[in-house]
Amino acid sequence: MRMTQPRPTIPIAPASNALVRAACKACSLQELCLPVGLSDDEIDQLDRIISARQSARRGTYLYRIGDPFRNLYAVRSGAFKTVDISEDGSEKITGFYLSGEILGLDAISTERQNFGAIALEDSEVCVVPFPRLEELLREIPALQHHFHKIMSRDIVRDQGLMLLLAGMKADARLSAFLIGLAQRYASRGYSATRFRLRMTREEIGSYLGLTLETVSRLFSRFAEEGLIRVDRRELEIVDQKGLRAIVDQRD
Amino acid sequence: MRMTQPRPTIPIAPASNALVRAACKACSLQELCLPVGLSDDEIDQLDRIISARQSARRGTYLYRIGDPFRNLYAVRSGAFKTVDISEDGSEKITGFYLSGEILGLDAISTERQNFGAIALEDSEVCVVPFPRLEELLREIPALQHHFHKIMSRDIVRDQGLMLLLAGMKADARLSAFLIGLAQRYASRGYSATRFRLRMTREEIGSYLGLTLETVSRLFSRFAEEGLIRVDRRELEIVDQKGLRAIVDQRD
DNA sequence: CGCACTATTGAGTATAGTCAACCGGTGTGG
DNA sequence: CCACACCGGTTGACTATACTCAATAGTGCG
Repeated sequence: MRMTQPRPTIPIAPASNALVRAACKACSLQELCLPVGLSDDEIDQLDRIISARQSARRGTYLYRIGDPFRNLYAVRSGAFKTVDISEDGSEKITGFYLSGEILGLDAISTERQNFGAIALEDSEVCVVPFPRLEELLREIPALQHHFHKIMSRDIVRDQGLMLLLAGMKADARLSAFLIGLAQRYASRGYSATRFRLRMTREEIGSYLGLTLETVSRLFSRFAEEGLIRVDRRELEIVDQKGLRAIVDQRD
Repeated sequence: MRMTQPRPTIPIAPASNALVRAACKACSLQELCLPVGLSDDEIDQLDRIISARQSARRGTYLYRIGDPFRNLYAVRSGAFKTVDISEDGSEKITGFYLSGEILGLDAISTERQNFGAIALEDSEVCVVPFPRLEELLREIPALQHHFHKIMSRDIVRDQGLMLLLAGMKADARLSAFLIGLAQRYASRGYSATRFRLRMTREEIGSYLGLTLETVSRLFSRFAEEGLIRVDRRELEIVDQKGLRAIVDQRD
């Protein structure tokens, strides 16, 4: 059950000491973030409105449910979860956010945060004041269209998860989750087959509508079947086709 | 099990014979649709880009999976479902859309339709060419912000459904679904306690991640418990508090 | 009038949840 | 520095919820 070659944590993004003002131009996340296909001049304009970077230590809130909505947050390094807290205090996880992804889009409609955002590890975000972003979108059509695509992508992603939750069995859910994570790491330039889970079994279960015991049993079963190797949070995908087959088997 | 006073179908929106050019200004759905808080002049501008209305007969596609994305569609009258078709031909429902709601937002990111849209009854939509809408959003800040809110609202709605699917038992899912429908009808000026379901038990089940038998049994149980009255597609909510209690009981 | 579709209900079953015991790190305080 | 407690994870035994398969019936459309 132990991995042959346990690995140290893979850093999500190299730390940068560049000035805040040069944020976007110097950022390795350009392709994932807002400034896709912009001219140097346009990126400068965007840089000018990004007021600050902000860091959040592991386990702390970036924002809480009910906070007034003012900014979007682009994850620069680290990872976050968004959580819904019910009256009795139990929390349900609505999403995981990796570097290059945008937090806070849901709050535009309600003008308050609908969920809390908690750092899964020490993290850093770029703060994007939304009213100023809207101004800029009116001036730069390419940025406007890209922003609409980012919001739309969120809708697609959520609907994909709805299909997963509504139609798939536990093993297919977890399998799809792992494949999705692998893709996200790959698109950030990291290994698509070996990575460190940023979240607990309980958090995965909460996100996928399963109990932590079911998640744990499935990890064990997948490992037995030779689909993955897993040691605590270190995960290696051995047989991606096999995982896909589990997702596709619409039973 | 039979309703005391079965009712004829309630029309979703009064038919209008106004010219296409006067669409938004004359439309009863203004509050739900795009033109919130605009001046007469701005509404005129919006009217000018809405190229046409289009009708879809019950059971026919408004668009299909894979169609190139060009337009958004505002439901003017009637109702739609959006469906994901798997290789084996089975369909999963990702959403229901009533009058005043916008179809096609998910396709902005992929530039193709991710799901098919099928009319649940004879329906009519306003066709909104997206590139022209983006132009207009750059000119009218109030419209721009409202459009962002509409996209954001979709994200919130989807995340709410994710929470429902991930965390709730069958009875809580159906209960939440009925309450949500009631609210949507109410916001359109129709009764919040009596309405006609536009969809089959199977379609409700597909949307909620349940089988049609489970949905049917729950309707029967809710009726026995005095929470609702139901006769085929005619539904009356008798005890809304009771329904809410089922949703809130986080078991 | 009859067929197809939608819905209801019952019986048996499988999947995932619950409760519980246990293990191995990690971190803290005596 | 060691002991202990705590957290995250694994595994087992039992159970409940919702699914599957099946029979039946009511509606509506051609």
